[in-house]
Amino acid sequence: MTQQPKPTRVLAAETLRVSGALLATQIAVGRLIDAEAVAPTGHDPTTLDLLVRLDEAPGNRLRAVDLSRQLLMSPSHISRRVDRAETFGLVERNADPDDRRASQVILTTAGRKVLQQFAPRMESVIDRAIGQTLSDTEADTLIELLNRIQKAASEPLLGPQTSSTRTAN
Amino acid sequence: MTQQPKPTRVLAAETLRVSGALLATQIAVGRLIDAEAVAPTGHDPTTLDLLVRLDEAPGNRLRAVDLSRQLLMSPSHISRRVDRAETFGLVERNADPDDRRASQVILTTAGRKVLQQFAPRMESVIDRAIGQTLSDTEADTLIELLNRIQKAASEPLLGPQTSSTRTAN
DNA sequence: AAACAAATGTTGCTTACGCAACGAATATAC
DNA sequence: GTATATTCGTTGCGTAAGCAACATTTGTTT
Repeated sequence: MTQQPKPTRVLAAETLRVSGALLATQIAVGRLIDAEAVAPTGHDPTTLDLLVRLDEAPGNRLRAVDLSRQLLMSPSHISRRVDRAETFGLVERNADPDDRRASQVILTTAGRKVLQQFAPRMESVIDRAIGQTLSDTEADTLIELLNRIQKAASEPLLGPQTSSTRTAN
Repeated sequence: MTQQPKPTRVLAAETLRVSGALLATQIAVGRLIDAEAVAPTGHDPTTLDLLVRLDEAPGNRLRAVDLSRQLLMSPSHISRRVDRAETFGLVERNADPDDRRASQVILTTAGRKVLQQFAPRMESVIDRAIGQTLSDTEADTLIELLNRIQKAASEPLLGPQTSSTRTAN
């Protein structure tokens, strides 16, 4: 049972080079956003995320299920987050005229006010971390490379099924 | 209260271009890893993360506090994750000879076995999502751009302090 | 039309995680 | 050398988030 001090290394260090950088960058950017743009509003990151989606949506309203899909959160969680946002008066629930099951979530003027407080800070932070760090061409390159990875990672082996890709399961 | 249908857009769409791609890519890659490398082992992503760190560490052992810092998880959470991993026999706790407060977490042979099951799948998945998608030069470019962003995002405004960055709080 | 299937939103339950508080051990000040 | 502060790990507690189950409504078959 007692292992000899020979240190074994099962996973190659090389493997995580890109994905590690991806993760580290994501975490650093997320922290910056939370600290300097989200926190000053006094609301959760999740709530801001929700408001941003409503801001982007036509008519500033979305059904709960659409919020759920866009934010990659379970319907149950959305339900409770909307509860909370409603408590703060940031959103309202409204009956969907086309579907009596659904309820639209609508951005209120109070919600928009929070966004107006958030948006310039967000833009400033993003500008500092990305805009002033990368040239336009570099940003395009980065996005293109990321999109290629995302696409490759999203295809669940449905492609040509490259024969050697799938080891015994 | 009833807003006119004029859709307002507080946050510029342009702002989230890069960070949105970053997030989406991160999520896609994470899902792929979880589904095709982590899940087959029958253990949590967090547990695998822990085992990988021990795999990388000299002597395949780390103090709990080091695990905590490397995994960016609270000490309390680490304590419970180690509890669980110990239940499965994947790690052992050992008194640290140099510091009687600390306890080393050591990878067991059972833990290494799980890693040996995990590693080839991980490498295959990463190869498919990244290795076969990006040339070596592209990977280097990507990492360099990501590192620049990460660095810029990690510096907490210690620079010129641009005077208009901090509005009244 | 009637029966069945699927979608929508909510609630109960479980798990994941962080913060605060604590006891034990170590480092630092006086 | 004692007193104070800090570090390490654990436990109690609260919040975050997902899954399963459900009532209601909509869509689909026959």
